[in-house]
Parts: sequence; C-alpha cells; structure tokens
Amino acid sequence: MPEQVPLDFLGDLRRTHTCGQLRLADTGQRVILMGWVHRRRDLGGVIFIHLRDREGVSQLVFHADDAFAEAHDKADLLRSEYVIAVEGLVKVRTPETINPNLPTGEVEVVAEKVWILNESRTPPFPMEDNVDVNEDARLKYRYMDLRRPRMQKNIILRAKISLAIREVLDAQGFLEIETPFLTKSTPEGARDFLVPSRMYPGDFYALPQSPQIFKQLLMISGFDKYFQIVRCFRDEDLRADRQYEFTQIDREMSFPQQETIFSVIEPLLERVCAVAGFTVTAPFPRMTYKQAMRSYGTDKPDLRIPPFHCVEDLFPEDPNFATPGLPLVAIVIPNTGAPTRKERDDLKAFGQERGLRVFDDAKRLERDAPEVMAQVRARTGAGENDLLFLCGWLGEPKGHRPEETVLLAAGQLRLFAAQKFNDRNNLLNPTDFRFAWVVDFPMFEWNDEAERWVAAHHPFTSVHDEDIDKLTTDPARCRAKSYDIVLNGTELGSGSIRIHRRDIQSAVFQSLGLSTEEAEEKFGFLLEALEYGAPPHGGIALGLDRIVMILAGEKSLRDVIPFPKTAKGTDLMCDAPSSVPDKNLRELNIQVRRKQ
RNA sequence: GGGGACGUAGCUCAGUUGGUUAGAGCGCCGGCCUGUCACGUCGGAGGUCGCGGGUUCGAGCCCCGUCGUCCCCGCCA
Repeated sequence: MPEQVPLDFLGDLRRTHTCGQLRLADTGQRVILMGWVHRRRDLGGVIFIHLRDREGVSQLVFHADDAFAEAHDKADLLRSEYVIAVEGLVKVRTPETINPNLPTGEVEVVAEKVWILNESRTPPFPMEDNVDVNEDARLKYRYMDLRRPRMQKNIILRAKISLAIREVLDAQGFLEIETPFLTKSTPEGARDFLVPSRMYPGDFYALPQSPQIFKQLLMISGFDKYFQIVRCFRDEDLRADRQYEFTQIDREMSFPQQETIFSVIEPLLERVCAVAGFTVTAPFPRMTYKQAMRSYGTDKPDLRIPPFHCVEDLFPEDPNFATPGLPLVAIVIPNTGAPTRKERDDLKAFGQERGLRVFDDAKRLERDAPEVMAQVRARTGAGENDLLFLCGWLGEPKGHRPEETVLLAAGQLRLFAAQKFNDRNNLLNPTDFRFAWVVDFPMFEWNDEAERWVAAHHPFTSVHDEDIDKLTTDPARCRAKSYDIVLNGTELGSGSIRIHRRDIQSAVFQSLGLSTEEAEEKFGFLLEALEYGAPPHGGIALGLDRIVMILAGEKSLRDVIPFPKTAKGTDLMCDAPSSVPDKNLRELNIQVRRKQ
C-alpha cells in the first residue's frame, strides 16, 4: 500500500444512501455514500471508483481539473478495500457511458469531498466471485470471504428465511421460547459436547443435541404451540452437510395428529421457498417408510428420479436372478440413450461392491425372455430411450431386515446411475424442488456395536396404536408415529408424535434395554413430569442450514454458515480448538492425558 | 477408525523421462494517460515448490514419514 495515507474521522458524517440505491430519479441530489473501494480506474486526469456495500455498487468520478481537485488528489491514494465516505452530486451519465451491468449504472456521483476512513492491506484473494478460491484460504480470512457476493447473497437469504419462519409461525400462534444450552448428557444417540462444571468437580453439563425434552416439558407446562430457531450440537464426524453445531427450526404442539403437524410445515416451506424465489405447492406427497424402501431403496427418496420396481414375482423361483425370498429390482433412468460399455461396467462394479448382481444388458434379457421382459417394461414404464436394468441379491440374506439390505443397495445404485447420466438428461436439476413426507418409520434399528435394538428416531416417539403389542414380541416390525420431510434426496427434518403417558414411556425404555434404575437416573424428571397431566403432543425439527443450502444452490453447509468448522472440526480463522492455561484446568479439576 | 483426491508466487494454475537461473494470467508496487467500468500502456518486485528424512552427480518431479484442506464409508437417538 502507498505510504502515509492520511486517515479521516467519521465525525458527524451521515450516510444518505446505500451504494445500490441511486437511480435516474436521484439526479441532482447531494449524497453521501460510504463503503469499500471495489475497483479503481485511474485514467490520469480522471479517476473512477466503484464503491461497494452490501446493497450494491456505485460509480464515483473524481476530476483533476474541476473545483474539487483536492478530492481527486486524495482519490489517487485509494486502493482496493479502503473504507471511504464521499460527498457529491448525482449526475446522469451520457448514453455511451451507461453501464447496463449495474443497477445504478445510469448515474454516477461526481465527488466533491472524500474521507479516507480506513486503509486496507491487499486482500488475500479477489473480492469477485469469478475466481474459485481454495476453501482453507476462504476460511482463514472468513471476514473477507463474507464480503464476496456469493456469501453476502447466502447470508442475506438465510436471514430472510429466518424472518419468514418467525412470521409464519407467529401468525399461527406459535411462541418462540428459549431452552438451555447447558444441560444434561443423554445416553442414547449422538456423542455429546461436554462442558466441565467448576462448582461440581468431575461433573459435566452437555450441550443439547436438540431441545427435545425441554420442548416436551413446555407442552406439559401448557405452552401449547412452541417454536425456536435454535443451535444444536453433536460431536460426530463432519461432512459437507453436517457440522458440529447447526441450527434447527424446532417446533412442538399439543393435541396434534400427524396431519396437524404437516399442515403447519407445508405452508411454512411454501413461504420459505417463495422467499428464495421458488414456487412449490403443498400438499407434498406422503409415503410410508415401507413404500419408500420398496420404491426408492432409501428413507429419503429423491423424487426427481423415477421409482424403481420390485419384479421378483415375474421371475418365479429363478435363483439365477435373486436369492429366493429377496427382492429383484428393475431400475429405470429416463432419457439416457444407449449406455456406453464403460458406463455399464461402472454400474455393475458399483452394484457388486454392495452385494448386488447387476443385469445391465436389457437387450439380451429381452432376447432370452421376451414375455417376462415385456411385463417388466409394462410395470416400470421404461421407454426405448430409457436405461433399464435389473439387480438382485445373490448371496446369503444379510442383516436383521434382509429385504431392506437389498433395497438399500439397489437405492444407492439408482442414485449412482442417475448421477452418472445427469449430464444427458439433467434429471437432477437443482431448482426442481420435490418435497416428500415419509411416515411410519420403524420404531427400532439394530445397533451392531451395542448388539441391541435402539430407537430409530428417539426414545420418546410413540408406537403405532396397532403395533403396541409388538414392542417386546417383534421389535423389528414395530412402527413408530414418526415422519421425515425430504427434499430432493436430503432429509430436511424429522419429527414424531411423542409418548405422553408414563406407562408407555417406561415400556419403551424397557424394550431399549434400559433398566428401571437407569431410566430413573437419566430421565426420571421426564417420567415424573408425564405423571402431572401431560397432554398428547408432537412436533418436528427442520434443519435450517440444509434448507438454506439447497435453496441457495450450494453443495456445502459451510457456504451458508458465516463461521463454520472444517471437515476435521477446526476453525482456521481463530485456531480453535486450542489448549488452555493450566490455571484454567486446575480451576475445573481437570487433568489432561496427552497422547504419546 | 477406513478409503480416495489435493498441497508450486497474494489468488488461480502450468511445470515433459529426474538435468541450466522454477513459469503464465490475475493481483501488487512505480511511471504515463481526462470517460473508464475485468480501462489501457511501459517498467518492476515477489518462491523454504506444505514440512522432515531418504535415493541420486543432480529432486518441484522418485521413495518413506508427517502436517493441512476437500470428498466418501463407518458414525450422526
């Protein structure tokens, strides 16, 4: 930077307009703008400055030969990202100097006086969007990255969505109520972030994985309709769509049916999409977990891709295609044209890695068994230009729900195939928003590590009325009153009708393998609260970050969170986590065992 | 915990079979320029090739280790 830049004080100076505001109608006005020097074009006798704030860019002109030569001399010192204030008159540009790329491009500000409020080091990377900067540089200088148009747009969209959510829920009579961040560690589910207690040596608070129990207690307290836009914490490995801390739109209400919950969320999502400039129309399709598995091989179906079809009944007792009793799946990807040899080999290899035998040669199948394949085509609706292939399980049945193991593998293959041919048919168009409700999830999932059934959703979820006797007799087939809202293959949120009776809650704890003593120690306060007139209640929590990510067209949560962590959980800007002085550890009665 | 990709100037990248003084564009610094808007033009500075070790007459390039970033699996009630 040039040496000896004299800096000015802000004093009583007041900004009259933002940099994105000035139009033809403002011609002749005396204005004061403040912002960052986006670009400087020094032509000798005249200097042009593009001044930027979050509202936009305005062009300033400094002439050397007018009455304001002093301002021109000062503009000579300006460099990228200097912070300045400027006073001048709005002037119409001559037709040949209009900039059609700027909303303010029909006018410019003829500068009469300029204040240099702060200088800036040369930015570590360009402020334009057209350069893809490495993410570690962006994260180290996050405050600079956030100045760039892409991040400005995303963070502004996020704020608008948050506001719209509050408006929609307020209009429906929901109250925003805060719940504690320092709370009690829960034994099931994700790993907790722990906070040592200074007052009680050896004891820990936990940061909430969700405000689940507190919002249920608020229902018992009579707050009827609750919501909160709230940070939640989970100490599990991060991904492009998972951060340690993330924001939930948490909702709970008393006396609901499942459809009551949906009828609040659907208009909310319609409004949120509208804020982002997209139209979606409720009601969204509903399907059971079982249907989702049989048609998509996943509990978060991407409805932009057509469902697959189980066709084992058309190949009766033919062990060449699939182990008897397990599904044989016909997958169709529309408008692919003929696949290349390599594409077919890739599909085969992908399936094989997951235990599937892939029958990729539809022509050969049709030659060998024309009648059967005609039926397959009829069932799947596969046309001439579509990719059609079969896949089946040839090994021993695997897992506690073997048919599900096969369907899950087929579901992954279906997604893989869709992605592979996306450049031909643009099936996965990111602005084609297809919501779906998935309902009637299983109550339990088998956990290999713990060697027992664990709650698929969480242990406060109601059992389906008809399945209540299966709680102990047939946990694998026990359905829950729980539901997910899914968008284009991403789980946006999940919820359930909760247990509001103590006897049922105790029974569920029991089938999860919690002894009466353990249940009492971990959840005694909840069990007790259920004895004081707990109303039937239920709710849902939506991932705000994921919603903003999809609507902003981003592929990573980090691009819609102002200050995110890296995939290894570090903060490159402030260098967290970091060690703390021994004094602090002593105060907390903590001794650290260092890795060798 | 496992698998994969990457790391060269401030940024984005190139760098041939291991061979002279490691290059380009943008940015940065200085000069010139009165209608530019990715201004133009002339000149200049800028490198521990992530780090450590090894092989070699010689390493940005090969080998081993390590650190960092990204993606995926496990995990995420």
